[in-house]
Amino acid sequence: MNSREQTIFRKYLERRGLKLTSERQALFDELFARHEHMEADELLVRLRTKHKKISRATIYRTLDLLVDSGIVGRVRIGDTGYRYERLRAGEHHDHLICNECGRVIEFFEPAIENLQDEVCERYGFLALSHSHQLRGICRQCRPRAAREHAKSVEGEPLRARGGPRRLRPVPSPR
Amino acid sequence: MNSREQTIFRKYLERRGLKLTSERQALFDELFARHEHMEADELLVRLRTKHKKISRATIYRTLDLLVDSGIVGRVRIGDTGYRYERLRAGEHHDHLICNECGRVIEFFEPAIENLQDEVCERYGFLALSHSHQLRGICRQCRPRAAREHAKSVEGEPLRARGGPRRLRPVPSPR
DNA sequence: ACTGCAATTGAGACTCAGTCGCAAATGAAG
DNA sequence: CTTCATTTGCGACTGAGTCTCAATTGCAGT
Repeated sequence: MNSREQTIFRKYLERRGLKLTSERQALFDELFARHEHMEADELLVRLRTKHKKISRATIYRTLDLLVDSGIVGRVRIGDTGYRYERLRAGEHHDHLICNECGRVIEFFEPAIENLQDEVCERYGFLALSHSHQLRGICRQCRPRAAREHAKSVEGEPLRARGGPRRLRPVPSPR
Repeated sequence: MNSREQTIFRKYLERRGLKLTSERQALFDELFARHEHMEADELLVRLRTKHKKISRATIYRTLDLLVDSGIVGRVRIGDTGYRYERLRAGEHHDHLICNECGRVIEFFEPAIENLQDEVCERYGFLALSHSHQLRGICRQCRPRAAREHAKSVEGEPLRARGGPRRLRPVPSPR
């Protein structure tokens, strides 16, 4: 493989006098083989099952390099840990995350990006990065979610929850 | 204190047959006493120094209730742990976060909110909550950041970093 | 190809935020 | 004032991520 990103990564390492080891290459390949959002441990397992021995520490260290080189993004999708995703050079996107099925949908809305710049100007703020995520229910899950909601307490609106912290369900009022 | 939020919280507890204990009240008061973004441990310390004995577990449990009742927001500001902030009923805001000084600036841009709705419609997505954060350098820190940047390697653009993971600084090319 | 050595790795101990289980304590309905 | 479900504190636990250090390995120079 000799993608644009591969070159960027090689040059990035070179520039800082770092080595392109077989572990780094393997992790790079795994991450760029498919377009998914993966967790560190997931990558560890994938590589291990591919007979490639690699330690957890190395996964994290290499992930830092990939993120720092700009070709991989580190995102918080759930409420625990990070997910890593390949970034296509020059492209940018934000995320729609389904609370039901976990699906992650990427979106890009130039008008929002412009408004962000405007907000920054308003506050004299120099933006270096941003994260913008909408959580809710995706098209596929909406019918099911609506059915289940119907069974629950009337008057209790479908509400956002900070995370998957589990609280006792609301008892029916007697 | 008998604020709007106090009432919401009391009713919320009532509705689920939960008790308004002195610990819960104390945590509520602490959180609503000032408009700041606080970490769980910070709240623990504050309450402890105020002669109020309370355990870490209770802090977390109560925070869950406050968040679930909708009067407190749980936000990821740094890259580790959550921060909690009072939410004024009916108001909403997003965050500008300074990488240099840690300052958190709240902003609200209706046009962005509208565009979000538009994006959701496009994907048939039902949004329940969102988080939108811009990271960068605030007005106060910009002069200093610029000075320091001048001392570093030329041609190395001021770049966003996923988090505060520390990587060796780029050595000057010889 | 061989050497030298700084960069890198793996293993496992460690940290830190947050969670859990349980016996003792307590708020509130009667 | 009683009763008892809810709540609390304690301390053990979990899981993601980090650190240390001895052993290994790329790679620049020969």
